[in-house]
Amino acid sequence: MALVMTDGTPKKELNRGAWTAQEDQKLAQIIEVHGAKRWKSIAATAGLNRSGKSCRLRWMNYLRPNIKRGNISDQEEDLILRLHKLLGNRWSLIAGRLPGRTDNEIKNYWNSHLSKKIINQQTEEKPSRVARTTTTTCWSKRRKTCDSEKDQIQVTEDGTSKGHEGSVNNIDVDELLDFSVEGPLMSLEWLRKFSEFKECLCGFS
DNA sequence: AAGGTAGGCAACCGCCACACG
DNA sequence: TCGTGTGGCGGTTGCCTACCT
Repeated sequence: MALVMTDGTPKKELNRGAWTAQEDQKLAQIIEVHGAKRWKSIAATAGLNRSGKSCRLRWMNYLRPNIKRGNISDQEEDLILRLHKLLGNRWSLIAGRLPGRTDNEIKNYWNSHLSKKIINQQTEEKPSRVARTTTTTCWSKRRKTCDSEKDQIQVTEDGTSKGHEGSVNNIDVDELLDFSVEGPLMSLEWLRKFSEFKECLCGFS
């Protein structure tokens, strides 16, 4: 039975599935003119019978300039492993530290390659060690909540926590977690700072 | 050569937060 | 203040391909 709108007109079925080269071209052209915003109107303007969400996803994961595809280097893999250990399944944050990589690609890479690696490693290690690696999952489940929580928690050097004024152990939290600027690959210095910060939050719970 | 299976990846789904009227 | 629309995110699905029997 065909779907109809409230005024009785038939509801147009949206295109689904793989994108064609023509659709890609149309989308890229429209974004070049209007910018990557208002995805619903982009879809309409381009004459693409796609949802705004679908257009956004295609652009972000495939058409965007400077996207690197495939061939994840050992350095990048190591970084993903480290960041996942720290951040959990916060793929967008992890991707933010890997220029040219998308959250979807990293997520897929994790699920198809790295998760197996981890499982193999864990089966060779003691169970207690396995448990320790899962402590960061609290960061991934409800990202917004966690993000706001990070602004509320301050841990002092004597181990007590109190209302937070933007720093933990002299670490500027906002700066530390600002992934808006694409920089070079994650520096060891950043990792060190983040580990310190995370220990403050998790070490006293 | 044909059928079955597993892996990889693109795309979709559902939920949540935020902006705006 | 509330309702609605939109964007962003992580989880999941399903298709395609390579490999195995």
